[in-house]
Amino acid sequence: MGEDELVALLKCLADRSRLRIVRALAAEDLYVELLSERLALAPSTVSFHLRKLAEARIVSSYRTQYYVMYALNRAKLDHNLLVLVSASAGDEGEQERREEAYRQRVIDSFFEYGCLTAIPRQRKKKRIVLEVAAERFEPGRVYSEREVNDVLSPIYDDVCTLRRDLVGEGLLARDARGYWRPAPGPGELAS
Amino acid sequence: MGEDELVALLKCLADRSRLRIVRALAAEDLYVELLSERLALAPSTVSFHLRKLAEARIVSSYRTQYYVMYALNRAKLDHNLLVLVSASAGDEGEQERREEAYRQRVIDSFFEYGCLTAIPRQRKKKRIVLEVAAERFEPGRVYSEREVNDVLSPIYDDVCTLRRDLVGEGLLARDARGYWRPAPGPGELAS
DNA sequence: AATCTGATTTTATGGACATCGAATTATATA
DNA sequence: TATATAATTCGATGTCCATAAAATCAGATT
Repeated sequence: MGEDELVALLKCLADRSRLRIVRALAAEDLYVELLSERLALAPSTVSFHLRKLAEARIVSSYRTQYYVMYALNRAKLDHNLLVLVSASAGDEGEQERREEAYRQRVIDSFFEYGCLTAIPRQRKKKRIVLEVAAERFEPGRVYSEREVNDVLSPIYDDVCTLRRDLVGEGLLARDARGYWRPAPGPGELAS
Repeated sequence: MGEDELVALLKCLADRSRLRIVRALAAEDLYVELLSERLALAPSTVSFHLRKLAEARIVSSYRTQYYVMYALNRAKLDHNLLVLVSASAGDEGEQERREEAYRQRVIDSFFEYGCLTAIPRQRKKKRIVLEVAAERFEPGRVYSEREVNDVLSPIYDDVCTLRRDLVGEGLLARDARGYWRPAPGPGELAS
């Protein structure tokens, strides 16, 4: 369902007078003058609201005798609101695209000619930058501390801080033999 | 559920930006700055909308690190919209009271000192007036045409028209023996 | 055809609200 | 405690919209 279409539907229902009209029509079909009396509104006002409700396909009209009867489109209404309740989903692709765009923007603003200009203070941005730095290491290979420094020094002056942050984020592992780049665990796939 | 409360809820959802916020929060909890980037809105604007959503109890917030995370109140949202879909009912008493008030107003405006001043052109009003006139006849008893005229003449000059209208509305029945007031059929209870 | 009545459209007006930038507040890190 | 940063509030602005009176339209009855 169209996003704007849903907004239009809700805008239509989000009015005291129109909601009262809908509720009245839920019980039985009615014509303008009667609605006008019941709701204590001018007939022109009721007509105005009915027009909007009709444009949103919430009500429809037919003539009988002197009057123009208005009826509720129950199916349409129920269906639309059900969609609203269970909507929420359906954005995964779009969301991933936006996430990637954001990631790229962060990278662009902290890297210059392949070099890191600063380490972001914000956790999320910092994480992204560190992930980029971590890609310099071959997965599986074990590096000595000296080798790690050689990899990092071309992209940032303060190699010590950068190396510590990488370890802190779990992007670089270490033990007695040296450093290596661990495979991303299942828990880290989401972020 | 309060009528105005429901209007407030719908008003809150009936906005493009807020709806996009809700949809984004449906996937995961987010903080203001991120929402601001994703929706291409100023942080103050996002904050403004989140405040409204929080007032309507659609979202709630908690702090983590630097950020204020916002989360969707799924239960509340689902429940409210379900109520909206299945609302419609619950007005019977109120409606009958209004219907009776309307009926009394019609009677007051067309009867003067127990006499009919005119027969309404509008179907609905005409029906009400004729129902009142029909009460002059005892149910079950058969009247001659002369007797019918005697009953009606005190309340309206044009007895012929009045009698014809009563028969036309089914409030007076006739055959070879004369006229009588029929018991209301099941189909006529509604109107 | 003339007229009565209900419905709609037009027009005017007052109020609500989304948006953003600037200033302020609150909180976490150093 | 000082500072950086995210969040909120404030003030201003332009747009949208609900409401109703008056004019017009439509349809049915006589």
